[in-house]
Amino acid sequence: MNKKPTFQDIADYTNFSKTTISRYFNRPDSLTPENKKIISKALKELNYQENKVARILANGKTEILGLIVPNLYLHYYAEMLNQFVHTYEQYGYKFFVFAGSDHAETEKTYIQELLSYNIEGLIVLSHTVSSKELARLNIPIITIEREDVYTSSVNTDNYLGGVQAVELLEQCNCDTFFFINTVPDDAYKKTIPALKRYDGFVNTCKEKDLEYYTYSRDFGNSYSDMQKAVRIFSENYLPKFQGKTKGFFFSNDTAANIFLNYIIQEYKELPKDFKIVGFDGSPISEQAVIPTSTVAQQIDKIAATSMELMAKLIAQKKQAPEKN
Amino acid sequence: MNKKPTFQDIADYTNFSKTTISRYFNRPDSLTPENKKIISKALKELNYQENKVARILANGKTEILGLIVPNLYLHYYAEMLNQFVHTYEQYGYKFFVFAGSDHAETEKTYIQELLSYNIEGLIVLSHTVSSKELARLNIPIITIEREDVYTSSVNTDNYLGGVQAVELLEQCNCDTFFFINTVPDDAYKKTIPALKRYDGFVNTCKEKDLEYYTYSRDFGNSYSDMQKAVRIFSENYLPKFQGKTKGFFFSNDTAANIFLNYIIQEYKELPKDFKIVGFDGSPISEQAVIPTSTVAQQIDKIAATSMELMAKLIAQKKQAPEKN
DNA sequence: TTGTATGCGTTATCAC
DNA sequence: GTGATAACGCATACAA
Repeated sequence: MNKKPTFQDIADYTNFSKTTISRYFNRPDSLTPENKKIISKALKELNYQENKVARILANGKTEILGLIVPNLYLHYYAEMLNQFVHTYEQYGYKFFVFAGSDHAETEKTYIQELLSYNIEGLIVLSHTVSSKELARLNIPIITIEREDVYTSSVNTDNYLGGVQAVELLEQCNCDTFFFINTVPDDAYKKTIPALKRYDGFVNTCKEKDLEYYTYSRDFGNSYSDMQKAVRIFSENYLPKFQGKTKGFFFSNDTAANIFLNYIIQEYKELPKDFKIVGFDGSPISEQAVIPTSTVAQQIDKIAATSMELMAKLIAQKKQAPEKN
Repeated sequence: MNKKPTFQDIADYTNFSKTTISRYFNRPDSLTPENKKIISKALKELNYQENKVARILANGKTEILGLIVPNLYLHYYAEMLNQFVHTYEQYGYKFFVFAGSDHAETEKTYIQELLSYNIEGLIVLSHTVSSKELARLNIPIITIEREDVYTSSVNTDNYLGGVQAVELLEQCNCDTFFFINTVPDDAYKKTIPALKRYDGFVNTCKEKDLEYYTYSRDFGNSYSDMQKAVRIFSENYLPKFQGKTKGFFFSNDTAANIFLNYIIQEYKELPKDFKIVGFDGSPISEQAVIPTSTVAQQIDKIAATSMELMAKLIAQKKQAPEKN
């Protein structure tokens, strides 16, 4: 029926003050070696477990980061989460994970919830909330591969990715080049950095005077939606290009993989006149029946860079004066 | 430079006491409608944001659960996490996610970290820490598909899964039946409920007097390891069974999918004398080139059941006296 | 219905 | 090198 021991219990047990116990953890140099041993022993004997909640209230450091992803069914995001979770060993940050709802209002409630826990920073991969609103939160924020006008961000060189995709497909002797983008190409999303792949692809095709087509649609929010979208694309476009060697550059690996599977189901194998390139570099591209090429996005690097940047932002904030 | 407003600020602003402000949130019925409006208005004007850290220290409720998975590259676990994360809407619990290390000691440090945040419960899908040790933690614990002698647990009917797999393969006119288990079949892991699939498979085969083989190995900890393991199995066993219709029951969908891909790469299609069944029901089975059958494990149901159970355990604990 | 006083378990600020 | 005391922001028993 007795509760967890506190610093006060340890203090009583050792005849020190709880201040000294606290110092044992935070400034151990200021204790004599003998006293350290005494306290260390008492901690074990009473089976002390640290209480970070109380520490947070006292010094404000939660060691918690928020992470908002659009979903977890795209391998890209699952892998990204995986990479972030594993930075615990290095940075000690725990993550509150929210999978987006596509509704800005809902994601804002997520953010409020995160703020109520005094998270030290927020990493955003979802697209619904604008960087302007995110910036207003006055906590370190990093956005990844999305609109980032008002936030720090980590992105791959998407333009270069588009260029490299064309070059890769060209080396495969393609006659016709397709860019298949799984998001609608409307005005709002122009600011998503991923759309620079479009520019890289198109400009390179123009320079090289290649025959190219672009196809931007909302491929939906689930695997089955994407399968439907792929079928629609295939049935409408493929018949027109028989006999030509076709190069397909997909804006993410999952879509590329679905397309690959669709083709193999139709032809029982991947015909020689189909060349497929994805972008993410998520593990699914290795898992494909016939591995597709990928313009590697190096998810691990993105996560590592993000955490470096986050650590810096947090360190900065400690020194800077509060604004809000 | 001013800080976030507190109840005290709201109290000063409205000429109430901070107790009343607290009650506005916790027992709103005890306030008059007019006063509620006054406070509500003040909260907006001062842009109040709730502070759960302080609330936790005062009432002990963190609304945080710990979740330990073995990894996130198996679709089964990613999907499981996905399902749990989405229970936020219903239960309001946030999750601290740790991806296992295969080292019991490391996972124990994870658990200590979780405890230091006063998590309300712990959900364990990893295998390294024994249920006996978990039970000693004195917080609500749910284990999923693992050794669970001393903990509450949620498992599928693995035995039935083995039975159904055989029946499914039998309907496909298989001559020979394979059970491929991706974990070693050693003494320790005998207590993992998943191994009852083995019993279900073997017993059913015996009853029906079928020709069957079992193959239990450690398939490793990464996708590429599993690919190697699949190749080794295939090269060693398949040549001996040419001409027979072979039924393969895999203990997880990822392995089944890798096997499927391997076969298709070898034969350019799935030969008619190969029948493959997986177990998980994770989305990867839908994603396969040729969808494999799955003895559905209904990940969504498992997560839902786990959360129901967890909610009950937490409610119970509130009433029961503390032990430790 | 509302207010007062106290506690939650740490850390930070001063003393000594 | 160590200790007393006041925060940190909220919840809750008890009073009024």
